[in-house]
Amino acid sequence: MQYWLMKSEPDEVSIDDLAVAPKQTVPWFGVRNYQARNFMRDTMQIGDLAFFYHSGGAAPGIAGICEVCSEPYPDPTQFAAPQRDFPSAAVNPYFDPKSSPDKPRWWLRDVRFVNKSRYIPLAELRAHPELANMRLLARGNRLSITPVSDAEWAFITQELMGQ
DNA sequence: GCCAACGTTGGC
DNA sequence: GCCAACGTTGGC
Repeated sequence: MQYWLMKSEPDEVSIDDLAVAPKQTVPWFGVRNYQARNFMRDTMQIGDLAFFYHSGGAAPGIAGICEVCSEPYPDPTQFAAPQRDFPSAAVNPYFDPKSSPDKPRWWLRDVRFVNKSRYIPLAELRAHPELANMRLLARGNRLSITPVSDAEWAFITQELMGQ
């Protein structure tokens, strides 16, 4: 059992989108970083909980909690097959010409909505010494999926979310 | 829109 | 295997 923080551009998939998705579940598509892929493919387990983080925009921050709910499987957006969600490679930013269905590069899991929380901006997270070592806050961090320690999880859920 | 930081690519 | 060039991320 491991805790995580997963970044999403809310214009693409927000916590509210997740809450109204079929079965309140979405595939975590679009990860194109090997370290983040390895976390998702190799380290995550069904039942792991994650903070759902909204990146970009004026005030990025944690918007809620989701749960890992599937085994890893190939991210379909890497193939850009015409019968899938995207009509051509030209309009699919996730297409990877070096990937193929028999040797996929990019893997994902499904995540399920758990709850929406009070919005906790990045600036607020930075202000708490208890979170000083959080991977998200590390200088230069760009990973879209980062581990969260048990202590960090407890502090955020109990002290900041009041859960 | 800027730009710092980082990851990836590809020539050698 | 090195590393310069390039592309991307993401906060501001």
